[in-house]
Amino acid sequence: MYLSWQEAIPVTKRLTRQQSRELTREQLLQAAAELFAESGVNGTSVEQIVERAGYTRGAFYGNFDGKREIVLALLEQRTQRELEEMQALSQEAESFDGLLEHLRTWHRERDETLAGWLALRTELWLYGMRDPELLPVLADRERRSRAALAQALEQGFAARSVTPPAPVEFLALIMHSLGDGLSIQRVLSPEDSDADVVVDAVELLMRSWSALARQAPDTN
Amino acid sequence: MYLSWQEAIPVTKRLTRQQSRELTREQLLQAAAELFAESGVNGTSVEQIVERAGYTRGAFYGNFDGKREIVLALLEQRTQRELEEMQALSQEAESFDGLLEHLRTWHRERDETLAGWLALRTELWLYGMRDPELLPVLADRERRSRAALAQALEQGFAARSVTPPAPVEFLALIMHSLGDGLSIQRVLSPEDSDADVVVDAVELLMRSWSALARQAPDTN
DNA sequence: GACTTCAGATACAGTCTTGTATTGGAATAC
DNA sequence: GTATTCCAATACAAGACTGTATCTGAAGTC
Repeated sequence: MYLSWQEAIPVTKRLTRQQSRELTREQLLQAAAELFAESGVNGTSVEQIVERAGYTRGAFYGNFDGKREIVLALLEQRTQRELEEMQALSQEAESFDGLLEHLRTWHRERDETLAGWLALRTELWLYGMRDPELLPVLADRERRSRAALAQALEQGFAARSVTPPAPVEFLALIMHSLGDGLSIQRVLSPEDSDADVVVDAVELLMRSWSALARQAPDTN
Repeated sequence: MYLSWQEAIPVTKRLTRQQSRELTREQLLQAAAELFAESGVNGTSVEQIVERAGYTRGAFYGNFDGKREIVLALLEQRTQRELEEMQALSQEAESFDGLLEHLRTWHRERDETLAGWLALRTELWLYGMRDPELLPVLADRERRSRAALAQALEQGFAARSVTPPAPVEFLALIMHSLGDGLSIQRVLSPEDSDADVVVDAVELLMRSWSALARQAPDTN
């Protein structure tokens, strides 16, 4: 406990008010993200959040109206990041190989922190699912992700001159869902798979669909 | 709110002690399951559980040592049911068609309650994932499910005289994960799919894998 | 450099939650 | 029918959590 965030983040003394406020907000969000992953949204108190971030409750209520607000902000932040990642993927991937390579890198980089990452994602999912106002936001995020993936698939098939065996939107839905599901399984029993399991699975699907398309191009 | 469980469950007066205790326990578990799905494990108090079940806190602490205990019991109960379902599936499914038909029935029956069912499942998953003692239990459940599914696939391929394009365990892992992932997507945006989406996806996979196996039986 | 503003700390009142200790009453034993 | 057992209700004490109201000191303004 000797190394607190103060050592890790070079805090230039004499911050402007705005800088200070933004820094506080950011650190609160970061602390909340960690704690939500560790103990869940409902299992985390405001007190715990500010304690980990190195503040007191005053700082929290000055920046957020309550726990719901910080969850909202976190959801927005993570949604933004996720969409950017998805767009990066769909842009880079002009071929199946490019797409696979991108995926491989992504999963290998995140494998260490997969459990925490997935826990936070799941917590936000559950929270959003129960909030009538948030559900459409979440649904929209997934829809955009799938759309980006569908576009990538479209390009990939075109590059290989293969007619997809089903609408690319459906294929994207499958692939997207598979990523979630496999991550869950991987967190539960890491010894039953490796970091590349998602890539391997996706690759198998690609090959299978290509085979099916060649075998019966008019059957879908 | 006029119809409480008392109307639904015919309570024969003059219960034996054991019967009474079992009934209480069962009703507490049922109430907990509903509330956990609605508000999460950490978002549910013991008070709320006993209130919904129609008791007071005394009944709870007479049957469970605390919230962790009832979560444990619930996890065990649900695990048991799930394994039975999975075994039923792997027994019935002597062919792909049988397996698909079974799946179709299952998903259509549960579609109405999918959100609640998945929420509870996810809550238990998160809870178990964070408890070092429970994680292996959950992992074991998934492993058994996948094993049953793998067996069904094995039979299915054999019946068609097709060599699977990859180890059936891997195919089962994919299929199992896909079920989870697609359910998540379906809960988020029901209008983007229908109750049969899992079956449709699985069917596509089956056809694809068969096509791949026929195309290059020696490539795996 | 004095004044103002505002980010964050501190203090506090109120509510919710938990777990235990005790009690009442119905089932069981004889 | 009386005594005993034990399931569930009730009462209570202690602690956690929330949100607000107030205070302090550093940043911003002139």
